[in-house]
Amino acid sequence: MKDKETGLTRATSVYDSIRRDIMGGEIRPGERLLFDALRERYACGISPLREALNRLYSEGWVAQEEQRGFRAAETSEDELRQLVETRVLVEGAAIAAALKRRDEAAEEHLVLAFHRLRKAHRLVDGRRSEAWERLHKAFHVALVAGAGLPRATAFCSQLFDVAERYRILCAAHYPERNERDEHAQILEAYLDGDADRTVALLSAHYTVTLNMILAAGPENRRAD
Amino acid sequence: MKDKETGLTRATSVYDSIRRDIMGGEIRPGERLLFDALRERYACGISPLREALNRLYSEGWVAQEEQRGFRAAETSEDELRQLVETRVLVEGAAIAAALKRRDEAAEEHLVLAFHRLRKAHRLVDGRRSEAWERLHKAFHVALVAGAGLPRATAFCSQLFDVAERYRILCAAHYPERNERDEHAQILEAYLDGDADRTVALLSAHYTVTLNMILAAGPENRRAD
DNA sequence: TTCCGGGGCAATTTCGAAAATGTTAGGCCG
DNA sequence: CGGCCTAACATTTTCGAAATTGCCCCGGAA
Repeated sequence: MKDKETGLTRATSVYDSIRRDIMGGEIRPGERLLFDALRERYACGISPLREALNRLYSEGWVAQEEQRGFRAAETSEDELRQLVETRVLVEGAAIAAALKRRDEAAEEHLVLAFHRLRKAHRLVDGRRSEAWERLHKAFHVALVAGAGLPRATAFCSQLFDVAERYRILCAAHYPERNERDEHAQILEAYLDGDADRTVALLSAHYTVTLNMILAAGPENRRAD
Repeated sequence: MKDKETGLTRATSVYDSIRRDIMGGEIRPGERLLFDALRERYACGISPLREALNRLYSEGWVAQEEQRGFRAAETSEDELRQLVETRVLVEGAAIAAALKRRDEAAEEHLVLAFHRLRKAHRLVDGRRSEAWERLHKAFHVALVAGAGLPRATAFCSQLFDVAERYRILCAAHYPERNERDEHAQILEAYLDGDADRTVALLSAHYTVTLNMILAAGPENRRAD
């Protein structure tokens, strides 16, 4: 709302808001996005809204039926499974490439990212912590950034966000879990230069999450 | 321009046009995209233009500096090299995954794609053939589609288009080349189920193109 | 001369209304 | 009673103008 100070465009800040609301589950999967309602909700005219929605469309957060408007992207068990597979495939390749390059700077970034994540807490006052989520993402992105391939890194970053949406949609049903150890083990394998073990641990890490989400029941992943 | 018949939105057809013009080199890398000029060129108002540019921005075809408009994405030797590396990495992983799945349908799609490509010609009357380019892309996409991971396939498809832009920007300087054989060998290795050989051949295929583009001189990859 | 500030111009960004399109409901005909 | 046409409504899409912002140049002071 204070575009003056950030130097951002209205369209960009609305883009951020809608994206956050879709990821955060305030806009449900498949929900229709009416312009009148959006105009009220985000306090702006039609133009920035359409620009934001067009960006979100290109990034897969909303679907568009020409002449019939936009909807929040659907979710499905199939997509979630493919998502995990895709992440293991691409991130695995990137990690292997990164370890081959022995990029010291990237390794140090990863260590730092883990250190910061370790100090943060997933929940604060029983609510999800945006700070933790940011650091969690930074750690996972740092794992693949060492390959030195910005496009691949950006792709993994996108995939992370899609997965994060599924996770948040089921957040209420989350049981206890020792993520800290899982991350620590992944880091250790990476620092050992053992690509196979790193990817195996990463894959297990994702699979645990996958099963948690599936166990939370399908009602949280379906459209209205 | 005949959106009536296609059922498409003006924004979408303008998006297609600008995308084609950037890929085809009619809009040069780094070129500033002024709304008045675009409005004239694509015969429409500002709104569909902005929507199209916002989509292109999300997909990396144009850069945006907030409050200062849009430019066609820059090109650089570095980016091109990373692009090739990224493609080998991701497509290599996808091909390995595809061969492990032994998806008959996907294999048949690939065979068909090659068959159609084989019959087409790269140049028609000395000009690039859009038909050939479409089939060429279809072949390369079919190589990775067998993994059954739509997001990864879409990513490879995007990377293909970025590479295609570099190729077209240097099209005039292209020497003779036996692409047909290269594709045939890649297909053969794939049908043999030999992932390593397939990827090696694919990598060589890309590297030949890379060197051609680099040999064509930097002046074709720089902004104005 | 150089640096800072203000004014005018150019371009982007946003708004509200008009045009185009899709949707629904009700009436008419078979 | 069912299916189709039409008319009214809801919604998206597009337009042109207004508002905002950045940019450049000029004038004045140190």
